[in-house]
Amino acid sequence: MLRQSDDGLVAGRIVETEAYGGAEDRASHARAGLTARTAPMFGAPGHAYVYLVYGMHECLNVVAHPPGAAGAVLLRALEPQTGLELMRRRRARPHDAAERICAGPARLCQALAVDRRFSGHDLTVVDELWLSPPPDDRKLDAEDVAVGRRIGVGYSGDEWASRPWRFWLRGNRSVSRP
DNA sequence: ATAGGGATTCTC
DNA sequence: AGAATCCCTATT
Repeated sequence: MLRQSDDGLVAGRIVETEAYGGAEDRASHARAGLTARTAPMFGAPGHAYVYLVYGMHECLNVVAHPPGAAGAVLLRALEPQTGLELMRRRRARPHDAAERICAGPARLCQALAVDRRFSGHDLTVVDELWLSPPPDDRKLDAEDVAVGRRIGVGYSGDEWASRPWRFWLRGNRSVSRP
């Protein structure tokens, strides 16, 4: 994930994600159907869906779903790679260890200066915010990826809250909750 | 028009 | 453990 702004370039490797589905997924913002806020979740894959949560934190998703469906992948953590100083300056807690700067969906958005203006943004185009394989990209084995229940979605009931739709790199220090 | 509540983070 | 804090969504 890369972010270019007037202040400079920052980038990090995605190390933790969560999947959110369409109308059937009681934990997903798409459960209410297409609304102004969630419209990107029903749109073209590869675009961003950014929302405000708890009245103060932004979270970034990559829209991803089969044809005719809705859904997105929440980016929960990055391992910082480029622009550490700039990331730190943007964070509420500049004191954090480097590997913790983007350890959480809202922290990540702070460090990358991503807000709702990016909702609907095409992440496949190299401009202000885009996706690209990291320089040191290597194939992952299944055993490198840990799987578990999604975080913070207890309101959706056991069936949906317990779906194993959270994925993270096993042992990675930048994961929000290892 | 209004009320309930949240895909979190930070501090105590 | 508790607060911060705004806007979305559903209901009246």
